[in-house]
Amino acid sequence: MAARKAVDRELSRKVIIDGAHQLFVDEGYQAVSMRMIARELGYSHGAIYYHFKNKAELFYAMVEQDFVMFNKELMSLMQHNGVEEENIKGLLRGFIRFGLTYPNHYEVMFMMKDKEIEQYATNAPEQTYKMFADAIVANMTKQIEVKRIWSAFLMLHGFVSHYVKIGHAFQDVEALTESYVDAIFDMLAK
Amino acid sequence: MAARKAVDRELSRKVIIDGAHQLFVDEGYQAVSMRMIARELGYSHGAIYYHFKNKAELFYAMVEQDFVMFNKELMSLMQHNGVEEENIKGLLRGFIRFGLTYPNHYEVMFMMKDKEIEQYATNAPEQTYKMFADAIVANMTKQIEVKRIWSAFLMLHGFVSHYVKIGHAFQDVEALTESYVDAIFDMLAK
DNA sequence: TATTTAATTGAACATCGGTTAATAAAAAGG
DNA sequence: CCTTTTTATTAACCGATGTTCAATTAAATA
Repeated sequence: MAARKAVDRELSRKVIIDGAHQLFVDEGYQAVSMRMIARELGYSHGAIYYHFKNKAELFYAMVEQDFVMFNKELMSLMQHNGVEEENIKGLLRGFIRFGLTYPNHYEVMFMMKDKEIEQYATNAPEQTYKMFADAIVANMTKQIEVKRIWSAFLMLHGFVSHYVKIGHAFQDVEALTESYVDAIFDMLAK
Repeated sequence: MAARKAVDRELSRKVIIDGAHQLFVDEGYQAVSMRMIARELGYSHGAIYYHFKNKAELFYAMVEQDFVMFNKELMSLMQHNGVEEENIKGLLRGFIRFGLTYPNHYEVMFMMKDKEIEQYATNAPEQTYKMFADAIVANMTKQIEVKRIWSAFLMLHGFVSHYVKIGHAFQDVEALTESYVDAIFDMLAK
């Protein structure tokens, strides 16, 4: 009644997540079905349930992986080897570049909202913000109010989320990014 | 085979839109069914189809109404009766207050994204931005780069969209709003 | 090679979706 | 009071959905 696939690449959580990513971001959580994901992968939908308990768990595992990736990126931007101003600006620019280079990741992490998924919402975003804040503090010689760092975060988020929504790539807005980053830096350094 | 409701208040496009609003924002476009909306209203789902061609048209009519409301609000913030600084700050504050007072409207207008709905995406957001930009220019004595106004818009959007997403009301963030508005003003006036 | 284990399939289940159309009640007009 | 028009109900159509599970086979193990 059934047949197993001649396996050139075995299905795994990672393979499923990668295949599902684009779909989830293009169509939204509700609009993507397990059958669609399976079709995308060239497997039957039943196979996914061998690797994930259900759709929500798959989605959440994907989000978690995105946060790991983003946090790594932030880490790599933390080196303070140059002038204070350039370090901070590099960090701000890096945030924007990441968001627009991986718009689907960013959307899933910071923009998507779905009742069915809310239960899975953890402290992942806050943890990422903490890293961001620490990186700012580490690169800043003079003391800075927490409020300002948080404002910088909100400003970056406004920039990235808007251009993610309308589907612009980083190079489309590179020029504007520069002046935007300058403005945020001025606010921080004021 | 059927029975008609003892009518104390007849169904209308407006009544349907109002009833559907909360649902759409709480659950998202896909997760809300015509049957749910009808149940919410105390009518049968078929009745909605008398007033709207289909689900997408209902949704779009709702969004349109939200933009009209928002634009009116912006208009009312355009009076320049005081000091330049207070006028501008009042405008910025007004944007945030509106967004957080009507988070579901804001979400539908500026945050929601759904493939099935994209076709309906008109120039409504741009029109709203134009009004915002005009209001800034009208209240500013000295000339100002377009880039800066746009940046202010993105900053406001970052603030509002974040707090809309996590469900905070305006009074929850009133204190932070003040310093955020100050920062944006400084950027504009610099 | 024989056997066990891990992975995949596809049917089945129960539910729900948008939309249409036939039907009936209420309201309006005469 | 009768007729017409407007508005609401309900069943029906047809397809899709998440999830479970017995059957099945490829790969790993012994």
